[in-house]
Order: sequence, then C-alpha cells, then structure tokens
Amino acid sequence: MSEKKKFYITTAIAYTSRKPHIGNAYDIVLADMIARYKRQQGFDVFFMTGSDEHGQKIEEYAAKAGKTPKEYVDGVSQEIKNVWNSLNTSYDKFIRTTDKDHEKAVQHIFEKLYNQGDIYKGAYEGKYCVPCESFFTASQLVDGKCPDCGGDVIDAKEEAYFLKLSKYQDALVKYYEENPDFFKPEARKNEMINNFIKPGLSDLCVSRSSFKWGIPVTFDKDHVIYVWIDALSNYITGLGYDTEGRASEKYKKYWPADLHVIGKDIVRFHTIYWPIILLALGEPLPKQVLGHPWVLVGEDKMSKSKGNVIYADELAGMFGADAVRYYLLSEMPFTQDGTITYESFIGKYNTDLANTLGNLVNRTIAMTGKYFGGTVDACGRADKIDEELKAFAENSVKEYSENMETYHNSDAVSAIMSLAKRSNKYIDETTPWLLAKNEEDMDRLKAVLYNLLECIRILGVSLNPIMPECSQKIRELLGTDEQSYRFGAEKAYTVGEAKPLFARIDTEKVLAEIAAKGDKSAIEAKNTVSLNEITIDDFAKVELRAAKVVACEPIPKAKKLLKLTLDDGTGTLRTVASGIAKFYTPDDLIGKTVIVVANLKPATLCGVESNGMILAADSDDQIKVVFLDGVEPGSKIR
RNA sequence: CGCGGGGUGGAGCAGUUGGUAGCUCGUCGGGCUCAUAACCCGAAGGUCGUUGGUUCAAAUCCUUCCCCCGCAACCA
Repeated sequence: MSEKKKFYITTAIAYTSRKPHIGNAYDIVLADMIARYKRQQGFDVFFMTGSDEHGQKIEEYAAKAGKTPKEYVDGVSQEIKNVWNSLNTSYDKFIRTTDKDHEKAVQHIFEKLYNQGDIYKGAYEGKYCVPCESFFTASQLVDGKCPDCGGDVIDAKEEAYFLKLSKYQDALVKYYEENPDFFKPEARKNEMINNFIKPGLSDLCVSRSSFKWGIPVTFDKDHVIYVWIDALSNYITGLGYDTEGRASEKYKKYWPADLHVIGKDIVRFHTIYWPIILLALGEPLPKQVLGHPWVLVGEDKMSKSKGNVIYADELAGMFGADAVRYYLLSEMPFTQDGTITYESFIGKYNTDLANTLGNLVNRTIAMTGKYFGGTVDACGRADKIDEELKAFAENSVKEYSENMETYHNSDAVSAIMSLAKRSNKYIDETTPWLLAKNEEDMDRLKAVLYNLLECIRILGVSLNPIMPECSQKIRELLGTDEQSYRFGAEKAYTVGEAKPLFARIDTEKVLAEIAAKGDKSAIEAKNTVSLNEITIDDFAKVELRAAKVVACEPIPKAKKLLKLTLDDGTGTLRTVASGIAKFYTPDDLIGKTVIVVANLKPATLCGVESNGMILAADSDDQIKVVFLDGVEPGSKIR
C-alpha cells in the first residue's frame, strides 16, 4: 500500500502581449507529454501552466488597442487558453498573475523579503553612468569610472528595491554541485556559471516606478513589483504558498517542483534568480529545470512582419491536435533549435502518421475482420520469426522508456515508431494474404494477426503521452484497455471496423490553400499601424539633415556597430555610431550621402560618443541604409 | 582572445570509455497486393569544416584556421 509518488511539473507562464505562436506552444506540448507519461507511470501529477500579465509592454499594447490593461490581458489570456486547449493539453491549473490570490501572495513574499533585509530600498548612489543609463556596483567601476565608457559616474536620485543576490550566491553554487541534474541539458550550466556566477552576481532590481501595471508594493505606493518576483512566484502561489507557514495541503504535497519546463532564453531566471528567491524564503528548490530549444520557421525566427508566423491552433484545426503534437515532439532536438514549415509538417504527417502508423493499423484491422470476423486470440501456431518481432517490440519499448525518462522526446518517438515499421515488415515476411488461401494455414494466420495486434496495442499505449487521441482511437479499435507495455499481455482481441486513423493529405492542394491564406495575412501585417498618431508639430521636433560620410570604421569590441564620420554642412564633423556592421562595410558607405537625425541626444556606445543616428529601413533580417543622391550636405529634410 | 553550442552522403539528424560511418526523408531499380497510389527489399551517394599532431588505429583525443548560431555587451 505505498502512496503514489508526486510529480509537480510547470511550464513557463506565457506573456499576454499577443497570441502565442507554435514556438510558444512547444513549451506546453513538451510539458504535457511529460505529464501524461508520468501519470501513466503511476505518479500523482500536478501540472500547472498560466499567463504572465503585468508589465510596461502590456500597458503599451493595451493603450494601442484602446483597452484597459485588464481588458487586454483578459482577452489574450483567454486566447492562450484556447490555443493550449486546442492542443489537448492536460494541465491541472491555469494560473494568471492577475489572480487576486496570486497578487496577494506576491505582496506577502515581497514584504517578507523586505522585512528580513533581503530586499532593500536602493538608490543609484554614486554609481550611475548617465550616458550608459547603467547602474554599477563599486566593484565594477574601473578607476572610479564607468567600466563601459570610462566616463564619470554620478549619484542618481532614482530609487528602487533590490534583492540581495550576492548573499545567496554560495548557497546556490553549492546546490548546483549537489544536484548535478538540476540543469537539462547540462550544457546550459556552464553558460550560467561562466557568464553570471563567476563575475559575481550583482543585486537584482525588483521594482519599477516607471509604469503602473503591476502588483503594487504594499508599503510604497510609487513602486510596482517587477517581473521576477511576480512571475516566478507563480510556481508556488499557484499551489497555495503562504509566507506565514500556513501553506495549503496542496503546497505541502507538491512543492518543490520536480520539473520546470521553459525555453532556453529564460534559463537564467529559473536557475539563478528563482532559486535565490526560494533560498531567501527558506523554501526547497526545484529539482530540475529543462531549457528546451526554439522552434524556427525554416531558417528564421517567427515574426509578424515577415508573415511567417504559424499558430498552433490553426495547425490543429487543419490537421488535428495529435498531428501538431507529433510533429513538435518528433522533430524537435534536445538541445538545438528545430524547424517547422508546412512542407515538412505535411511530409511528416503523410509518411509517419498516415503511411507507417495509420496504414499499419488499418490493414491489420481489415485483415482481422476479413479472415476471422474480427476475433483472434493468442493460441495460433507460432513461428521462429515471431520471436524476432517480440524481441524488437521489447527493445523498442525499452529505448522509448529510457528516452522518455530523460526527456529526449524525439528519440523516444522514433524508438516507438520503429516498431510500426518493423510490424509492416513483419506483414511482408509472413504474407497473411497467402496464408489465408489454405485452410491448414489459418492457425498460423491467427498467430500473425494476434502478434500484429499486440504490437499495435503497445504502440497505442506508448503513444499516449504524444498523441492522446490517436492512442484512444487505437484502444477503441482493438477493443482493449490493457495498459501493459509487455508483449503478450492481452490474450484475445475482438476488433472494430477498419477506418483510417490519419487521412492522407493532398500536399499540393493544401499548400496552395495555405499560400493563398498566408499572402493575405502578410499583407494585413504590413498594413498594421503600430504607433500612436502624432501631430505635425511632433514631427517638427525631429531635425533631419543630409550628411556625407567622409570616414567610416568598425568599432573594436562591437559586433554590430560602425563608427561614421559625417559632414553635415555645419563645418564641424559629426560622429555617429550605427548598428549596421552586419550589412555594410566601411567602403560601402564612404562618399555616400545619408540622412541623419541631427538633434538627437548624444549617447556613448562602446566608448564611442554618437551624435545622432542615420536612417535605415529595418526588416527583421535586413537593414538598408537610406542613401541620397546629389544632395548638398546640410540640406534639411522634411 | 567575453561565454557557450554547432559544422557528418541532396535535406534533417545519431554517433562521449578512439577499432569496419548509421537513421529518417529524397533519388534510382526491384518485389508484393491485406491496406490510406499505402507496404517490403536492394542500390547509388560522405576524404565525418580546415591544418598539423598523438596512436597499430580518430568523426571520436590535442593543435591551427575558417564558417554558422545562441547568450552577454553597446543595435541612438
């Protein structure tokens, strides 16, 4: 009578700035696969996901949409839920950071940390570099000057609350050492240690006074709690954490998390800031953080302006939730980014799901119906070749399980799908249609079909975490609820009527339809006005002038910057830094005439003072500088 | 020299105690007909980014250089 072991798994909570795309969806699909697998293994699973709804960006998006922030996040949050649901994800709780109990708990956490001295009110005293807009600790200063630009640092007045990270640094490193499995994949560990731990952690700013849409600091009305404590805490507030030790039963049961599933871009927050917050609270740390790679569309990141965004719910609407899940889980590597295109999606669907798996099930069920009226049992005449199939099945399950345990989803999928391939081969080896011709071979034929049905049953059981609907359909077709992975566990079958699990897709036809739709949305995206309307007076504040590039050189240490020396007609040369080094060499620019924003406040970049900026068209992966022909330097542009 | 990851047949990937280079898709040829024009078999195709080295033996260890990608830093 042993109690079920618990397994608490979470996804990153999705930011409610806009509808999530297929890349965001990978996060929850992966977590859902693990959750379902763990349930199947007998764990008492609690699976939480949610949405992150505060911050300046939300404030801006809402304003643009003419809504209040709350109205805005209500809408997007619902959209997120819809997308998650369209993928058949089995989360137990969807937390929103605007939930009242979450907000309250976060305020208590903030207070507690403040009261015990881990959060303090700081001012950027004597350590603020104005041009760099950066805050530095005394140890970071070089000869008392800004380490970036070498300029003077001053006392700044802006105040904010800080979390003492340095205090817990040693404890954190110790935790890493004692828990070598904390990072998944392990390579992410070095990245964190080398980049952030080794140089020494500087205290983290955990409040903002520059915007309002956040959880207010209870004892200081000018400040709202910044994203770290707000968003990360969802993992415990969602369970019912309480700072006074009156935590819910659920919290006591499930915390610490067994696994945080997140994108690789936020590994840092989950492996440094989050553990430190917990250390400060005196709570146990999560056991493992899985930082998965990204889903790219072809070579590119998804972006609206490119019109290449793929949405999970649209895909699921066209091809079914299982197909989307299957694609992501079979195609995404463990550490490297994976890609998705409609072509590859449909290709994978047709070969793996329709041909290999679907057709195997279909032909086997059809034969069972045709030759035996749908009923066979394990008592047919065995043959040597059956042992091979059985061994193969057992080995597939073993490989599948090993990979599932370590979250190597794509390897797990291919391990189990190889059983479908092997089964198809077995049909050719045994030629059931020939056996059916001789009365004395019917006994052998029965064994063949039984063996195939066992393989299909095992496939169905194993595919449950990956394709729950398909798994269910297989179970129904076979008329069995047997959940064992063991070959031979089910003794007899009475199958249903053969019908395709996955209908083949007419690739060309569907691609043409998608292309037609895609063009339309790309056009819509391009026509979208994203900034607020301004008056001509606003525009008049910007002074644009033609300027000739007289010299140009790369800036050492800077990958993206070029230093341009411009003749803007004033008689004094002007220096401008521009982030175009990836697209232009100095020779491309010298002698050309460009447009410069002449009255922009100077800034220092990588030690170079930049007086203004030059105009260029920016289209995600391309930057084109605007050149003028035959215009006198100094000419005004309006 | 900021940190880290990667460069393997047309495409996408496996290949960490060094020992004949594998898988999926694609291509070409063949077989079969139970099945969703599905399934099965065979073949072609790689000097495993580059240079040098260690070794009886290197994709696998060390070294030179080149290229790509993340993170960080400054895309004014």
